[in-house]
Amino acid sequence: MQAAFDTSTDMITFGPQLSLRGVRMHFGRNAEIFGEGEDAEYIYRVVSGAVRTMRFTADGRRQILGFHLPGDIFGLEIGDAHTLSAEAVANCDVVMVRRSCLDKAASEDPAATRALLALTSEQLSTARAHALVLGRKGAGERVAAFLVELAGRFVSKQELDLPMSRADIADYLGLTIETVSRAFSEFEREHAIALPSSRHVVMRNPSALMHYQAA
Amino acid sequence: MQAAFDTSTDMITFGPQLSLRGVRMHFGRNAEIFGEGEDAEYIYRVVSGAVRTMRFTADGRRQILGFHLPGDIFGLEIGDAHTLSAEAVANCDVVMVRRSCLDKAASEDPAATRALLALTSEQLSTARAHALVLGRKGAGERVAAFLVELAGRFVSKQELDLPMSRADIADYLGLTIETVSRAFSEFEREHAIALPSSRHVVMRNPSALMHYQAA
DNA sequence: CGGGCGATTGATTGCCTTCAAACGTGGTGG
DNA sequence: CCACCACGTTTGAAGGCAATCAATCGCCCG
Repeated sequence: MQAAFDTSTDMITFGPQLSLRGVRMHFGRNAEIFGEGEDAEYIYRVVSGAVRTMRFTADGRRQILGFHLPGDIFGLEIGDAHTLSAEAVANCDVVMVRRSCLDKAASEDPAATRALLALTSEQLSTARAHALVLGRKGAGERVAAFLVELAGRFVSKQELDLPMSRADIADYLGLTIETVSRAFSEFEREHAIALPSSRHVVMRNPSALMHYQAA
Repeated sequence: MQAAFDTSTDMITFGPQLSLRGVRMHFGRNAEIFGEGEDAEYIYRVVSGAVRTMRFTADGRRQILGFHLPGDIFGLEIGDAHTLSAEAVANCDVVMVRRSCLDKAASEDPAATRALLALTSEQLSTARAHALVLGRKGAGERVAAFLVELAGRFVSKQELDLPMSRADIADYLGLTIETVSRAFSEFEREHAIALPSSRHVVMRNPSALMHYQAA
């Protein structure tokens, strides 16, 4: 999902050969960026903050499909409409590039299409890994897997500042707030992590967590 | 996932403009077609029978990621290695096309790459829909969703001949054999379906099932 | 007819959810 | 500057749903 090294410019980089200039925009905490079914007019890259993408059941239950951190691209669709919704987890800046602009680049440059294919393929692999977690792991294993996954995506892999709430984590892992909280508490009790505050996680014994996730 | 109307030739059709001739091969029930981590030398299309793709946890728990029916393409990878395993659910015939052959076609024809992108994107959407089921639905809802999904992919939408066992369904839905069996029995008791045999499902009241899945 | 495997059904267990209450922290207004 | 409120989080107790354990059934094939 990491698509660019430089997160400071208003560009989205899809590969070695394709960068598109976009418009930078700010979204406040919990603001909707786009909704499922809406016209997929733009694609997005996170500059700062964090974004969640999600789907809902008919009766309103929420499943978060992914968290998107600085550098990540989201909202890429092949069809006309968005197949999921996106909201700002925290205050964040994103760069938006028009679909028409991307489509034009892709039609002119085969390498651009290949880059989109690589990106989509990576997202597919991530989604499948998540399915394994949701389908076949217990609560503790899910939370451990979440921490290990997130630690691997942050620059500092020793300390994490979680941008998302327990509710977000729960809806990502198919659990409840309380169960997630209990898992955090247990990991702290067993000295796998430290929790100076509820959003700040110190990886005290990463191998214990790795063992816990049983992947 | 439906990629060709004609399932009788040894071709894989990726779009209106690209068809590649491959080799037809037979796999017996439960035979391995490829394993996770192996070199992704071929891509596959189901001609007859059914195939399951899956991943495993370190301690051997299995998650089935998808079932592939006649016409479906599976085993498509962008990287060098397979990121999942594939086995024959029942005796089946598949067509295999060399990756090198596909890569060559894609490098010559931009439309071919676009077709691969469309295919991957559709698989991604399917995987995300499945994540919603695994993360946020109860046992009955999962089984109902499975039946509705499968009915939509068969030619006859009124009667299904399930190629897969209860164990396969359970590992697809993140449940146990017993729970899947109980759900079938309950649907039958409520006249939503009939079960002349364990593998043969008659859709007696599809709208009841639709309602059950609460999507 | 007997064996074996998949499926069903029943009884019990256990994990996660639900319900409930208390805690802590950050923000706001007095 | 402090009191107070709101919200997110933690913790506890009880309940429910699916897993586990166990036995029987039915069917296909030898």
